Amino acid sequence: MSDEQEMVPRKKPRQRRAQETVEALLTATAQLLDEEGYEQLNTNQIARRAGVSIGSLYQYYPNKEALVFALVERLADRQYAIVKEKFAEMVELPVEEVAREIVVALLEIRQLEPELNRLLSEQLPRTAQFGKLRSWLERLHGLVSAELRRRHQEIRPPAPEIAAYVIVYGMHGIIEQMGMDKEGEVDHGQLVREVSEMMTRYLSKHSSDDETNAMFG
Amino acid sequence: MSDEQEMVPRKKPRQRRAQETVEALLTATAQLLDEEGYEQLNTNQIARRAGVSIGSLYQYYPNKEALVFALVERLADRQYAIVKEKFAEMVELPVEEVAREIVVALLEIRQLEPELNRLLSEQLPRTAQFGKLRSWLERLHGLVSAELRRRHQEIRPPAPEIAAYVIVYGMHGIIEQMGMDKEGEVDHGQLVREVSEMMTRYLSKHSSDDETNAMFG
Amino acid sequence: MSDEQEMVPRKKPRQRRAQETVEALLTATAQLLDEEGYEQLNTNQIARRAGVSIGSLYQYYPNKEALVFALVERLADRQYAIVKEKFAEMVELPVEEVAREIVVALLEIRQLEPELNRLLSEQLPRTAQFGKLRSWLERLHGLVSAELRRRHQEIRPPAPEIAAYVIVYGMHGIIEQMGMDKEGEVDHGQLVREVSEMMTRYLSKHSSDDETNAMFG
Amino acid sequence: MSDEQEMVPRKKPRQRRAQETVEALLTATAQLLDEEGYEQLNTNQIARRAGVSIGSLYQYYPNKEALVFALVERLADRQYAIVKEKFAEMVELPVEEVAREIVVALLEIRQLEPELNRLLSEQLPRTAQFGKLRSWLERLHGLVSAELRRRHQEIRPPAPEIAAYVIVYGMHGIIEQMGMDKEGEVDHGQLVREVSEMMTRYLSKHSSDDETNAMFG
DNA sequence: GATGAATGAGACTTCATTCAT
DNA sequence: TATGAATGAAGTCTCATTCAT
Repeated sequence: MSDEQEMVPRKKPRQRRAQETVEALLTATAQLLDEEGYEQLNTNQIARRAGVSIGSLYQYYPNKEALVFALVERLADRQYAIVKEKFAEMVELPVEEVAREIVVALLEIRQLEPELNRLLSEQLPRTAQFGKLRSWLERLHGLVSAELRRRHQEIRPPAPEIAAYVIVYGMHGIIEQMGMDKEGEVDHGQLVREVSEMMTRYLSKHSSDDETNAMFG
Repeated sequence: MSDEQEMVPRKKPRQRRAQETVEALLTATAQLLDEEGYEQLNTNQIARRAGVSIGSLYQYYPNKEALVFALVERLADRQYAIVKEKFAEMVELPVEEVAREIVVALLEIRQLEPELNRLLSEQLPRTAQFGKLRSWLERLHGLVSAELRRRHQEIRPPAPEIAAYVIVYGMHGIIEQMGMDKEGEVDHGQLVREVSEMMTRYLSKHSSDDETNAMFG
Repeated sequence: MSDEQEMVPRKKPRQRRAQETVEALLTATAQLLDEEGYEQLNTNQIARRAGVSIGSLYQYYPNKEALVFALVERLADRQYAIVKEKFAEMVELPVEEVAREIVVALLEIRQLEPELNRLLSEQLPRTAQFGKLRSWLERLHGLVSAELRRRHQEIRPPAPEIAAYVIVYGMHGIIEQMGMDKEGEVDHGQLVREVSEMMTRYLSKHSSDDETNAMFG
Repeated sequence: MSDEQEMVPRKKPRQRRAQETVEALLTATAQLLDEEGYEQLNTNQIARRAGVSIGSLYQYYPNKEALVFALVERLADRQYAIVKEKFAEMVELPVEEVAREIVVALLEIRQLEPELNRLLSEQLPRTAQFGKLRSWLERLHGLVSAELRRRHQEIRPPAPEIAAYVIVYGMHGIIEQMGMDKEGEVDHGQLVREVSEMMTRYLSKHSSDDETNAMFG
């Protein structure tokens, strides 16, 4: 259908004015994605909203997917940069706090651009063409795997990739749902505490296994 | 944008022949949703694939959303019926096994129609119009809440709704990702064990909290 | 497009039940013509409204024009029958009263079924296929011509056909407009008096011509 | 059913090329309205006849009603402009001649574009959506009312609005019928004389009322 | 470069009509 | 005879994209 090639912007804007045009187009795309949904999105409308001629739009983006793709890519890159930095800061922390920190970090990141995040996760199909949206999770999964491997002596789970998988996608499921909830429907404070608790317990060497429990029985 | 009204089937098929037509249409819709994606889906194609005239399609469904909606609704209802039954069977089990059972049950349910599940979660926007897809999770949340409340003396988490939220949407995030993974990419056996472990630990009264740990320190 | 042949009902309803079906169809046609307009009218809808299956509709009428045509024909025939009778009663009246009587008669006839009249004159194209609607005016023109010829010695206009033309179509223009006016927009009582006045003066041998006036000058 | 909004042209043609496109579309609309009738009229055909793509048609008009509406509006505006000018010229004339002048003026105006006039009055429903077709008559009614009020001392009818109503709609009924008559069916010369006579007599202070006649009896 | 008029494939949808039951 | 499911031609309309100016 649409090759990766076709998602690539046509040319880099070099002049100031061109840069503004591109910004206007992406802003308009985000707005209309919100107002109309991905399916209703159309290039003529985007150009009009951006105050740009349709011809100019096609100077920079070969089709509407490319516009949305650019939006996704930018967000994923911004968020990954932040999470990477946070991880660097966690190096020294004890494992229990790492669990809490990951929870808090992911929530914070989501909150930096909650609307755009909501938008993209609500509206876009999770197909190959928007893989970047998933792939930032994959990169995150890599990061968490590495961190857990580095700390394998401090934690219980034997396989860091599996543990990271459970943590990253589990948390992502919860955070996505939180993003879709109506305001005040659930108590975010409590939720964050419980999610932290879950992650901490999951990583902890101390166990709730039947066998282990037997030890304390 | 799209009223609930517009999602409602136009008329119930009364005669045998009509019932067959409707089945053919839904089957074709599922197939094409898979092959083409939601956006490319179109009513002409659905009718052709179903071996039915375009006019007949419109006798029963006012637009393509309604067809997809019917697919979603049916799946959600089937899955909820199963999960409800499973819950009835869990009444007598100890809480540790309940955690495992929930994990296993959700995975099994997903595996009953893995393709349709993958399809719908990949292709459909998570907008109000397909709320049923989310709402089966909401109904599940209700079920788990009730079960946790009933067992509140056996478990650690103080707020059953919050605990159910964390469990249901956390698991859902993991299962969705599993559904999207390429075959063999991750070891499902290990994953199931780890997820069970996570849930069991989360519910268990025995703790890995700092304070509690301190008790054993 | 549609030959006269195609406007003819397919078969005469013989049994009581069939007669009721036909009535229901025509009633539904009139209602929907009012609610939707001629262009939006459709046979499936008519059948549904009439509480009759679409198959039955086609038993009696070959297409939707035929239904509307039947409506027009019935109205035209009913109205012509009345006007003819009125004319018979006018035979003895003096010409001034004849003018008034014609005015009053036409208004009364229109008032017998004002809604259906309004409907048909608003909604239908004045094309050959609905000629009956015009042709009842033509028949009326014939009637008035004859009456004026019979009385040519009592009246001023030299050519009865021309005079009848002016009277019939002039009055018709006024009455149609009255039918379209919103209630209370114009004073019908005054209007009727003035129209009568106009017709009486038009027919009267006494003149307002300059020359004639000069006679009284 | 159909909002006024939906009748409004979508965008004004700015470039020369666009102006030509719009002209071609309206010309084609008029031709096909004549050849096919309003009901059979369709946008594909209009575009093809205009030598323009269907997409271009929809750039300027949202649907076929809007095209026809534009035709109506233009004609109504052209005709009203003429009639207004004629009225300005009548200011000085004696009332008898005014009657004649109005008759002649309306006939002349109708004769400027007899085909388009016939077309529109034959084919279009007299519904709100084409109110302009009626509303030019309403504007004319206003004009005649004003003129009669200005001359109330010279004329017999006591209420200028009523008198104008009778004159305008009466004449319109006659003229419409004349427009539908086959060539040579009636003698237009005679008809014009008689209509003038009718209007002159109607407005004249000299009367044919019974009472008045009695004065001369 | 920028503009926006034009294009036309193709989607959506209706509805008159038939015909098997 | 009545029913109503099915048909599909044909109309409406959109929108990604091109290209002359």
